[in-house]
Amino acid sequence: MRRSQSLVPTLREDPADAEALSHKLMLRAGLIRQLGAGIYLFLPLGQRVLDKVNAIIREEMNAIGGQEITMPVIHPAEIWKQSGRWEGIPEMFKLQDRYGRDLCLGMTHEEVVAWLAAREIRSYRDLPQIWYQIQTKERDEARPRSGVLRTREFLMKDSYTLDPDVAALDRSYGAHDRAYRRIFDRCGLRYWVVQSDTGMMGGLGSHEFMAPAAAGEDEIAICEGCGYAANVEIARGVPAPPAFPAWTREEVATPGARTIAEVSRLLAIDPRLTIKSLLYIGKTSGPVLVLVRGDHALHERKLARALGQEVRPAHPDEVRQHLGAPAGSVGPVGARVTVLADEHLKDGVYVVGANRDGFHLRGVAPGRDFDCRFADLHTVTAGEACVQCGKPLVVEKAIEIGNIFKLGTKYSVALDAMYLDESGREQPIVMGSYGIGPARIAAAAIEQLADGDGIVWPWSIAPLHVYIVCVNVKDQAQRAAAEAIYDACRTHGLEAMLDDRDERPGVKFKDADLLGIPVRVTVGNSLVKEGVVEVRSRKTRQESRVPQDKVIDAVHAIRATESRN
RNA sequence: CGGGGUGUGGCGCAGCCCGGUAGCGCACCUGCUUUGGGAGCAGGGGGUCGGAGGUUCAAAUCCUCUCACCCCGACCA
Repeated sequence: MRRSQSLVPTLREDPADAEALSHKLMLRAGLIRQLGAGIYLFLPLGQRVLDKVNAIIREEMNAIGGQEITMPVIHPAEIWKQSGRWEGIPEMFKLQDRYGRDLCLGMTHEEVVAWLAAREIRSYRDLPQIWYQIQTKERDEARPRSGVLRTREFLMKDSYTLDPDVAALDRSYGAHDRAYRRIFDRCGLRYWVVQSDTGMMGGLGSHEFMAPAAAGEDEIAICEGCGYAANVEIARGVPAPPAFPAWTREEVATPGARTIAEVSRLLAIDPRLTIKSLLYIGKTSGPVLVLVRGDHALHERKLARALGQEVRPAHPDEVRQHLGAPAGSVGPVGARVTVLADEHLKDGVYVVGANRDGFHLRGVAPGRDFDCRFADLHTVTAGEACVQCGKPLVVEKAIEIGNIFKLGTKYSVALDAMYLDESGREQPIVMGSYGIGPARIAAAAIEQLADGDGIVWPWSIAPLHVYIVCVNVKDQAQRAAAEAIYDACRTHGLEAMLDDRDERPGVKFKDADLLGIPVRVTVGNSLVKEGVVEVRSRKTRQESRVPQDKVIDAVHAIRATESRN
């Protein structure tokens, strides 16, 4: 590519509406432009990065027997009605054709896969199968954000496995796990494989691939001792217990104290000696009083999982109606609703709301002073002990770059995707589904590797390998040498950008740093005076001066030390 | 969906409180000089001030409605 003729619109300043580092840099480096909320164009260099990522994905998917196909973006409503997902997904874009027939834009493709399988898979001899595509998904996200990290239209590699039984599904799942690790390793990312919530959609198990980054939307808990890693949606930890005083049960006046902080300050006690009582309304069960330790936060998904239904916080008037006291003074003793407590409240004595405005009860022991069910409900915080080995947990923000999911037979049963087993019996196909977000890989790489001057691409997914700066394009000797190096790169399999613009050197150097292409070759004065050019690593910033005919060797040498493949 | 914020030339912003007919930096065009870390001088082009309505002699500025985008939360199959 010649810079003078390429669409690489770099920006000198941070765009006003970008917050995340990767968002700013992708805009500034001219990789993307925004058309609307969560709708992006990929410009030439951004496209090249996606191409690199997708090539790696294809290689590794093909290596485990994946077969690439392309499924439609427009789906007839019928298959979604059959699976039961036509209603109740607010993210689904729905539309009608000119005859008024209902259609939707594909946000995922389990239905289409099951439809295909229902028609083409008949015998156990046809199994297993791995089908995948790299294709556009459409989701009407409630809140698109952070540039390319959560968008309404995005590229996804989605694959689907078809197996005769759960044991075979486990093998397909394992193959994906290994392929994903190779993919993310090759893309130069630091990541964790974490246990994740299978959600309301059910399923037999799932894992997420999480790349730690400040812009990440998810939080993961990690044990550096034993390798335990889980999304905080399900992560368990053992909080350090406080020293319990020898309290006897009594009512204490706490005028005006509503929050845990106020109550513990008033009573001059450790907040860990209090219990936070929260009234929730279950979709089917009605009111439930939920208890967590005063210093803990309830994780609503954990609550929903424990109850097996969706929940919402009660309104203030509902709190008064069910408990006879305002929020801030409520507690489990004498409450006429179901009580669910965090499992770490089993032992000890606490201060709880008295269900009487301005009063709390001191010395209350869960199980003794009130009945309740125990479950893991609190959000893990950094420093809690690992449930497996006892070492302190670390909590990090992370970008979900991939997920693998054991679906089971939900879709095959719904869409009648059956096969005949060895004994001639009809059985539902056992499915799995697996996703990777190529743009998220690019953003995660930027987040993890960028420095103060811009992007630092790993070799494997860099849009180009070499950035050639011709310091003064009006100097014929420089110009000729730069062109010769540019040609040499091409003949030696190196992808190069020749910055042939008539700009000040500083402009070109700043741009080279911003773009993050692994090697910069500078053709300038030292060529004229000493016959050498400079070859510089973007990552290490180390520079060597080499004769013009040794440039390719020097580039390969840097690549050999910095690249994993 | 709840809360907060922002819309002024391609980009980043000032002007708005206190109404008087739009300005700065960068970018862009022309010329000259300059060429190793975002050059200098001179000249020049480009803006329905997000949109609609209203108040007023007069609206970027005040009022009402509306649209778009960003951030926090909820949601995220």
